[in-house]
Amino acid sequence: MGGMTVVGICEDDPDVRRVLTDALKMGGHRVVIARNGREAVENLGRDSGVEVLVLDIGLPDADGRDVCHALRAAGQHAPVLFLTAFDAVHDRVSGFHAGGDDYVVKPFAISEVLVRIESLVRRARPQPESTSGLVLNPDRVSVHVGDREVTLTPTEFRLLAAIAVEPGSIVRRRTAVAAAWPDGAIVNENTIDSYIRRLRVKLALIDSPVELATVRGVGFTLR
Amino acid sequence: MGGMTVVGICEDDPDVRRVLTDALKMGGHRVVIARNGREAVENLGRDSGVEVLVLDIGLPDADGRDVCHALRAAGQHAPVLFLTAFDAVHDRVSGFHAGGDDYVVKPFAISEVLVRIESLVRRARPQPESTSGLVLNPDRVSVHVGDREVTLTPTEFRLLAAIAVEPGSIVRRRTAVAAAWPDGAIVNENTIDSYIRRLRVKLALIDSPVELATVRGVGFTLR
DNA sequence: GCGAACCTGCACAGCACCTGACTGCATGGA
DNA sequence: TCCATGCAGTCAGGTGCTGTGCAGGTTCGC
Repeated sequence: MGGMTVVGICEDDPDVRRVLTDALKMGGHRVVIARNGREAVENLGRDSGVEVLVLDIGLPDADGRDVCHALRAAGQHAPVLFLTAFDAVHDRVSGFHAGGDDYVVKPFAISEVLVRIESLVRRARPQPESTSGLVLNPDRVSVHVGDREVTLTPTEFRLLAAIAVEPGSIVRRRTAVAAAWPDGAIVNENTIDSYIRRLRVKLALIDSPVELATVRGVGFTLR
Repeated sequence: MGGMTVVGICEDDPDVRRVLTDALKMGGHRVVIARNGREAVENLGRDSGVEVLVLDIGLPDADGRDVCHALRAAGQHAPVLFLTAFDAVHDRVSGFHAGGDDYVVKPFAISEVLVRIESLVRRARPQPESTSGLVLNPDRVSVHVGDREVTLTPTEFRLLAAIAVEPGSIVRRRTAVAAAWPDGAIVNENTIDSYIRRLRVKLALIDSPVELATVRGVGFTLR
């Protein structure tokens, strides 16, 4: 709602930084600055309190989309506004593919950027399910804990997501199947067991602190 | 545990209806459909048998929240899961968290909706016995006292739940058997004794202050 | 002290689940 | 076009827990 928002900016051009910072402060927000990709990873990460990110695509040391990837991998799920140079509009698609939520083409009207930032904050989705260190990342179809990460297959991801919706409580077998195989597919009773096993192997690979446990006769749970 | 739940859906988009219905049926539930606000009031009311409601916020003829109000006014107290369009999320301030309800943003993952629905149902169901320090947790098929907890098997849980309905009062042997073995199964008279024993062992494991006592010739009780 | 009700420990069969490997299919690159 | 790769789903075989029943001991009421 109206209150102050913490905006993380990653932009190498001092002038653009200045304009953005001033405008945002005028609008009653706080700003955290990063001059390049390295600083972005350092200052704008998961626990930085940043609620929305503004990333320049054309950074000296990195592509803004890579920065986005890195931040996402580190558990930062704040919505992203990409700034792209006019002659790079075709990159727009890959920007979205990186998990970004909006883009603005340079040169931009500052008012437009402000409006979009606030719009992004408003529609920031409720935190993706993060479970005692286990973070599911839909953008990358992966799960990571700390700095270790494994990519999952789509089916693996749906299954784990279904079980992780409410850590600690048990998801019944039927429910898990219905959730992971949505289109009314009839799968062998045993199939889910295979996938559970695969998930366990992958979770072990990243030293997951949470265990994918079986509750015999009922279903599965995360603990 | 967990049997079938009757889910009422109010959604105008046929595709979304289809996806939800399929997934819910796969999950072992029954579904009652309403295509708009008018049908919702007609089909999903107090005596419809519906145990949980899924309401689209953006209906052609009405706001889903108004539908909710109308249903509530008509004595329908089932918990509600709202579906809201992505660009209308900021509307959620308008207080539908009120009744312990939930919401999901479109486009949604079916798995999330499924699990959330079942979670709502569980929470809404007769909140059992926190009396006497012993707490039964249907979510986890477990019982705990203080910070100590043991998980039970489904049969153990049903039996204990039957006896724990009202601590102090005596539950007849027959009654307990009927509750723990619902589908009229014929079990050896002695089988229940075995389960009582196991429950006693497990309760001792967590230093339960309440005792699972025998009332000779009548049944069992908690004290 | 006697019988019925109940407790206890154990044994066992079935089944839920685990495991590792395999097949078929789609995709993408050489 | 063909091959490599990876994903989805299946299968057969093994393992251990759960549910169940039995046999014998113990307690309670009379």
